[in-house]
Amino acid sequence: MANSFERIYAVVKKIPRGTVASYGQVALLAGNPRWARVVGYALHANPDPEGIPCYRVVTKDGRTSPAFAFGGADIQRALLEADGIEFTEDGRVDMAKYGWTGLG
DNA sequence: GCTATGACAAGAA
DNA sequence: CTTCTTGCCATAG
Repeated sequence: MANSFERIYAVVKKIPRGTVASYGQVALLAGNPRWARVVGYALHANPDPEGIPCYRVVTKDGRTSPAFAFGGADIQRALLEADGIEFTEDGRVDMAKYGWTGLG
């Protein structure tokens, strides 16, 4: 059983609608702040795309991943906007407003 | 068990 | 700002 993945998935699934979390954030909430890469790997596997909103996970800059292959890089933005998240002219998300602290 | 790879993050030039 | 380098951990072959 993939303990790491299970934990990461659990965290990603807990991300509330209208908020986004960075890989490092998810990794930290998952239990290890060094899982940033593992988080990406876990999301890449994405065994349950319906329960795991991987599109709510962005880089530390609040930008979408450059290799987001969840149907298209533009898809992620559309999904986030659908959650009520705004994008800056730089194509980034305001982590100060939409950044999930994990507290709730 | 080791090597290679990666949807990251932080630092340096 | 772009590009390169290092650090970290787990998965796949």
